[in-house]
Amino acid sequence: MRLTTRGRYAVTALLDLALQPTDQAITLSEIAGRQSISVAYLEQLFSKLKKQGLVTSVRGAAGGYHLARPAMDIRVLDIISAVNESVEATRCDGNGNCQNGAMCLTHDLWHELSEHIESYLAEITLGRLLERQNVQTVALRQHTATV
Amino acid sequence: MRLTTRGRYAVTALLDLALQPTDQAITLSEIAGRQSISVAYLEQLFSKLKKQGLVTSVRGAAGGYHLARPAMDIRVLDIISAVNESVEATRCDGNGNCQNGAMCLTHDLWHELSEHIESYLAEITLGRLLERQNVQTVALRQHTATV
DNA sequence: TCAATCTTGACTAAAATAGTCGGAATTGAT
DNA sequence: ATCAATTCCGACTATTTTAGTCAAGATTGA
Repeated sequence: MRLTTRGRYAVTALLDLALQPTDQAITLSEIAGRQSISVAYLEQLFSKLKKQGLVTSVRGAAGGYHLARPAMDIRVLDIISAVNESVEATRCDGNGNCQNGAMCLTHDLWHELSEHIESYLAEITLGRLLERQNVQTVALRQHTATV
Repeated sequence: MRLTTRGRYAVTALLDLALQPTDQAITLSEIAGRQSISVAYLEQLFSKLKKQGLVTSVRGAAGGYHLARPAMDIRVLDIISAVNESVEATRCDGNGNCQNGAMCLTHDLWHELSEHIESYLAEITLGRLLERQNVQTVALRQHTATV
């Protein structure tokens, strides 16, 4: 089971996107500036996010990205999965062949843990995060710091 | 956040220990045989488990290990922590300095996720795992395969 | 035409993981 | 007293993953 910088940055970047007015495309360098992530790294992440249909892009000058769906319809779990981070905690990736083809002593424990985490992250959408007081506060700070 | 082979093996090995009669010390090679883990790797893990007071050892011939407390008093969370795996999911390890000394946009999300996972793993003890049907089934298979 | 932007793929450095190995210390049994 | 079984300890290594950079190309508004 992994939950690392990749997944965290992806969620942070998309939440940043969700915070901006939707009438114009948002460039990666804007996001990079506000969230302190390098443009090159964001490019890598957005390539995967686009492939999974979470964002749409506009190429060329005045280009950038949009969320592909309303923020309420984008789950944190989708974002994390999109950048190749699995939440599955078993060694056998859920297949049940963890000990020489059979099930190991703790298979069910890890599998249930995975399901637990998964359902937690599936309930939280970008829309829900937008409603949070602390998100608004941090966003305001980041806005005033970068204009 | 990490949850890998180390933590999984540690829990598996201690659960194996909990399944054995307590009147004699259990050797690492017995556990290794039943759980398909190398003795050398188990040594490394048990060194940490002992340091954290989860097991006691008997040296020399006829030596081995015991659980240091009743199985009901050993939480899965304790075991995972003992082998150096943190369940904390924030980049800042909970300190709140994830973005140039201030809090990043998603700090609270990751922190709450961490707490969620932690409390889940804190509720499950070795004693509880012993009560499970699937644990008994797998243990029986492992027993008959190794005698 | 040009500058800003997305797009793509390869590349690299650092860290973590999953172990192995050799030897030392301890102790019950013979 | 010796020996074999064991825990104990530290160093070592190979592999994988992560985090991130870099260069070059394609697209498009001004």
